[in-house]
Amino acid sequence: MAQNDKDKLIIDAGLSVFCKKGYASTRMADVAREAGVSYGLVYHYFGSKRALFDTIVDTWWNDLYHVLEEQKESQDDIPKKLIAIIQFFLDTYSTRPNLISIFISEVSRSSVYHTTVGLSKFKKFFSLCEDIVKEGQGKGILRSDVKPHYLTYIFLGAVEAFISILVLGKEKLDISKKKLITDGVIQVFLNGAKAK
Amino acid sequence: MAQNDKDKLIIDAGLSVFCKKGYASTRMADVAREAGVSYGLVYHYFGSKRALFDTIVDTWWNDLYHVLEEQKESQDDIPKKLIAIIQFFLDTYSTRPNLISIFISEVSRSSVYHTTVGLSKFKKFFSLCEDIVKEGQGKGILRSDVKPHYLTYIFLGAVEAFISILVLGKEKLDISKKKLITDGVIQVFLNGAKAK
Amino acid sequence: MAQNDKDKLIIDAGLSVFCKKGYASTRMADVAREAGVSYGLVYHYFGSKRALFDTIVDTWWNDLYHVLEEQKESQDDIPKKLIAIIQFFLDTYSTRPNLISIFISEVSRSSVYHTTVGLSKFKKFFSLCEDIVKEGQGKGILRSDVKPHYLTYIFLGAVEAFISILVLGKEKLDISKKKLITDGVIQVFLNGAKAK
Amino acid sequence: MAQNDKDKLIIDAGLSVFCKKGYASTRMADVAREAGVSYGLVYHYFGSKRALFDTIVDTWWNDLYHVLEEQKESQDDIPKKLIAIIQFFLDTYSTRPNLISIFISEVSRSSVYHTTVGLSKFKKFFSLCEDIVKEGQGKGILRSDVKPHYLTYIFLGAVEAFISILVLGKEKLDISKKKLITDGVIQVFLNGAKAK
DNA sequence: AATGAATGAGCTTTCATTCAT
DNA sequence: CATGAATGAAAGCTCATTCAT
Repeated sequence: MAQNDKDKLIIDAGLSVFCKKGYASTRMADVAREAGVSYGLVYHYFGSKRALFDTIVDTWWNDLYHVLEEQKESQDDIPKKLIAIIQFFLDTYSTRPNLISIFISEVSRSSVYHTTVGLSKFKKFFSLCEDIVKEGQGKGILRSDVKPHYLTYIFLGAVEAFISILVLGKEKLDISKKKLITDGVIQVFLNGAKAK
Repeated sequence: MAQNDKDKLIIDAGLSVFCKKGYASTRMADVAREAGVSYGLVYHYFGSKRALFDTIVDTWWNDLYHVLEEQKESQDDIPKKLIAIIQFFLDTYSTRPNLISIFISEVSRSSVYHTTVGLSKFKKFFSLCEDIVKEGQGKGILRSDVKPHYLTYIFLGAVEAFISILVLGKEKLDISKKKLITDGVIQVFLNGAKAK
Repeated sequence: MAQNDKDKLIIDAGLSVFCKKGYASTRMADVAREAGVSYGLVYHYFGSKRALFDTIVDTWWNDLYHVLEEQKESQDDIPKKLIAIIQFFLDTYSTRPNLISIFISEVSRSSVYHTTVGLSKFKKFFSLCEDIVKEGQGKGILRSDVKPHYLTYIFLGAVEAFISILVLGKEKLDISKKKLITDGVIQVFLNGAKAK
Repeated sequence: MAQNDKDKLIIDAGLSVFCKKGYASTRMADVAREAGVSYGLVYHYFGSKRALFDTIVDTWWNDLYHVLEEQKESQDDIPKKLIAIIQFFLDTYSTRPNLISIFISEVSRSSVYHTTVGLSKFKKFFSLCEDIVKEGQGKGILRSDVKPHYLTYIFLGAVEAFISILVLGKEKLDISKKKLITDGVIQVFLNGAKAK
C-alpha cells in the first residue's frame, strides 16, 4: 500500500484527464502532471497512450462482463436480472463517474466503429444481454413476437440513454432518484409506455 | 448551377472520409484528395476542419429538427408521430448512411460531451421529442407515472441503439425489415416487452 | 532552375550534416536549418530521416553502378577497366567528398549489416566488379588459380581502404597524388608487392 | 574467481547485442536482459554505453597490437609475418566472430568512432603494420617504388575485405578454407593478380 | 554489489493552416 | 477561384542515465 502505487496514481490521473478532455485532446504530459509523476514513468508502466486508455477501459468491461455473467447464472427471475443490470450502471455512475463517463463519450460508439477490439468487446456485451433476454422469452416472461436481439437493443438503448443523460447533465444521484429511474425503465420496458 | 459545385464535392468527400476514419483520424489532405480538389480550396470554402465537420453535421441537425417540428405540429395521433420519428432515422440510414454513421459515432456522444455547441443542439433535439411525449401524456395516451423526459430517453435510446446496430453491422435495409423494426420498437415502447 | 530547388537544397544540407555528424547524431532540425527551410518541408519532400538518407546514398549507388556497367561493356583492356574504377572513387572523393565520406562511414559496412536493402545493393556492386574480374581471367590476363570473387575482394578491399584513409585523414588530393595512388594500387594488384 | 563474474557476463552480452543490432540500435536494457542482470549494474561496472562499447572493443585492439608487436619482433621472414596477420584475423573470426563483426561494422569505418577515441588506436595499428612493411622494403623483399603506407593500405584493405565478406555471409571457416584464403591473399599481394 | 523505478531532455514525425502565385 | 509548397507548434515516444533502497 505504501510506495509502489504509482501505476494506480497514473490510472486515476488518466481517468480524470481522459474524462475531462476526451481521448484525442488528452496529452500524456497532462496525465503525468496530474499523477505527479514524470513523463517517462507513464510509458514505463503503460507503454503508450492507447495502452493506458485501454487499461482504464478494460476495468470497466471486465466489471460489466462479471455482472452480466453473474446475472445469467443466477436463479433470479428475469425482471430482477434486468433490474440488476440497470443498477450496475447506476451504481457505477455513482461510485466511478469518470469511468462511466469515458465509456459513454469515448468508448460506446467511436471506438467501436474504428477499432476491431472495441467491436468484439461490444459484441460480447450484447451477446451476454441477449442470453438473458432469450431466457426470458423461453420462460414465457418476455414477448416472443419481437426478435430477441431487437428486444436487447431496446433495453440496452434505453439504459444507455439514461446514463448518457446523467453524464451529460452531471446529475447527482441519490437513492430515491436511483429507484425512480430503475422503476421507470423497467416499468416501461416490461409494460410499455401506454397509459392503462 | 453547373460549374461551381466544388463545395458540394468537398462536403461529399468529407462525409465519406469522416465516416470511414472518424473525425480525429481524418486528414484534410484525405478530404481534398477524395474531393479531387486542392488543399487550399477546402480552406477557401470552409475555413477549418471543425467548420467543415460542423457544416456537414448541421445538415443532419436541421433535417432532424424539421421532422420533429413537423410532427409536433401535425394532427396525427401520438403513435403515428413516434413512428414518423423512427422512420426518419431509418430512412436517413437508407439514403444517407454516411451521415447517420457520423452522427452516431462522432456526434451523439463525444462531441456533445466536449463542445458547448454540441450540447445545445442535443438539448433542442431532446426538447422537441419531449414535447411530443408530453402531448401524449396530456392526452392520456402515454402513462403519466413516469416523468416525461424519462419516457423520452427510453424512446430515443431504443431508436438510437437500433440505428447504431444497423450502422455497425452495415446492414441492408429493405421495406419489410424497416417495418419489422418500426413495429418492434413501437410495440415494445407502447405495450412493453412482457408477454401477454 | 529558379524557385523550386528546395529539394536540392535539402539534399545538399543532408549531405553536409550526415557527413559531419553521422546518421545517428544527425537531427532533422539541423538539416532543415542548414538548408534554410522549415522543419516540415523536409518531411514534405522526403517523408522521413531514413528516406532522405537513402535518397542521398542512392545517387551514389547509381553512379557507381553506372560506371561499373560502362566498364563492363567497354572495349578497353582489363587494366584500363580497373584503373577506371579506382579513378571513379578518387574523382568522387575530389568532387563530392561528403558523399563518399557518407558511403565509407555510414553505408559501406554498418548499413549493410543491419539492413537487407543495404546488403542487396552491395551484392550488386560486388557482382558487377566480379564480372570484370572474370572477364580478365577468361582472357588470360588475370590469374585463374585464385577464385574470381577472392580476386574481387582483394581489389575492392584495397581501393576502399585507400578511400577510407583519405576520408578519415581528410587528405587533399591533387592530380599527381591521384596518379600516385592509382599507379600504386594497380601495380601492386597486378604485379604484386614483391620486389623484382 | 567464481562468484563475481558479472562484468564478464555483461561484456559477453554487450558483444552479442552490439553485434546483432549495431551500436546505435542497441539498448542498454537489451544488454542488461541478455546478461541477466539489472539495468543499474551495467552502469555500476561500465559507467556508460560508450564506455561499455569501448571496453569491448579494446580487448580486440589489445590482442591485435599484441600480435603485431610479436610479429614485428619475430625473426620470421616477411611473408610469414604477413601470413601471421592474416591468420590472426581469420582465427579471431573463428573463435570470436561477434568481436570481429563489431570491429568491421562499427569501428573500422565509422566516422563517429574515429572522432572520439578511435583515431589514435587506428593510427597505432597502421603504424605497426607499416613497420613490418618497411622492414620488408628495407630487406629488399617488398617493392620500394610504392610508398610503404600505400602498400600497407592495400594489404590491410584486402584482408579486411575478406573478413567483411566472411562476416556478411556468416560463412563457416574450416582449416582448408582458411588455407585457401591465406594463400590467395598472400599470393596476390606478393606476386600480383596478373597471370604468368 | 545490486536493483529497477524514476527521470526528462530530446528526438522524429504529424498535420491544420497560411499565403504567394 | 484555385493551387500546393511551405510553415512550425505540438504531440507521442525513446532511452541513457540517476539514485534511493
